[in-house]
Amino acid sequence: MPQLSKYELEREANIAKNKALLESLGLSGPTIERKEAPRKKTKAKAAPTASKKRKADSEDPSEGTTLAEEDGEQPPAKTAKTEDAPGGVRRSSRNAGKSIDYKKELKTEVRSLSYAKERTLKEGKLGSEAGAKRKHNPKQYGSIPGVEVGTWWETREGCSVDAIHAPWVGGISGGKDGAHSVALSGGYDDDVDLGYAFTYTGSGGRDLKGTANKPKNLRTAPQSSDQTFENNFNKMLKRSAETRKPVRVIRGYKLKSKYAPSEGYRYDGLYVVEKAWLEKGLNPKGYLVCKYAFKRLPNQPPLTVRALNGEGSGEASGDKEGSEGEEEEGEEENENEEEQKGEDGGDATEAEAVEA
DNA sequence: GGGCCCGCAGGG
DNA sequence: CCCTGCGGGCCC
Repeated sequence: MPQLSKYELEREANIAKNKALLESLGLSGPTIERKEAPRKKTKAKAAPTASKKRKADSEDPSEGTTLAEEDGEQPPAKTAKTEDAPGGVRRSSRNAGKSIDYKKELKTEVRSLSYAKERTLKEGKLGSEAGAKRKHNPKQYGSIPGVEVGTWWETREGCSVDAIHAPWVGGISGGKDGAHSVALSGGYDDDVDLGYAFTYTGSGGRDLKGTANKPKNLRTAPQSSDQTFENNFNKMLKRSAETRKPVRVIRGYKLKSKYAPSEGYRYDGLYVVEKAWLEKGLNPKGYLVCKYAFKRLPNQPPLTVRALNGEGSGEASGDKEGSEGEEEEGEEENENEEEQKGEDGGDATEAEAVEA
């Protein structure tokens, strides 16, 4: 049997502990879910790489239409932004002096974008695109008017535009009475995601020095000290546990969970922080991290379950069964969708029946 | 795939 | 103005 590295062993242990804690809190009920539309065979592995908008100088007026035709899918009304996005020039300087095959680039972009949009339209609403203007204040508790649970964006910037989660990078956003929103994006390997409940790790304790002679040029770095609840973000989440204000949650493609979208980011509705505690984190030195247990509020549209064809994340190689981890797709045909007890117009749930 | 650099929105 | 932070692009 392939040995588990020390890191893996610790990870398994941490996950087991966190899971047990969720259970002890009574957060182990059944999750109402629906399946993510299966990916089209082959085609674009296209993670969120679709966001490259380097059409700085070579404007191609045909893009908009190409997009619509590509897969015979009608783009949603609200997506026709892009055109003159004020930020469209971003990075243009970086591209200057470089030879780029725009034709090829454009084609790639159109492909992945259209695929993402097509899929999204069958699963949930498509959010605003990057570069658009924000219409609502992200600094408020609860849902954002007009943004349904299940809404999907290519990038974090999109989530920010729709006021679901303001920071482009940070995972936690909030105020005095607790967090407004959090992003689950796999930043910490020992977090547990059961869909209706999950554990989350706070921030801080990472020197952003990162590399070489460019100190602080990285946006994330390995844990290098204990996290504490003195950290403002961590404090906010702890406060959430007291006020029990609802927290908006988005799941990102990097999250290792069956509830993570295969691409981009998805708004999964409101959760409440049930508990906040400190524990030894998953890092070489065993630095402490702030942990939180979240529970999903009832009467919301069902969560979407990832339908990954192949591309199992390595490990799953036999043995070590008893350990949890992320359940790597067990079911095949179980479709327990349409069970939402929420009444507010049973929309957001006519997925399935796609087939490539 | 990993390394590095980048800009940006939030909060102090 | 300073700093941070579960991104993202681009290079190798």
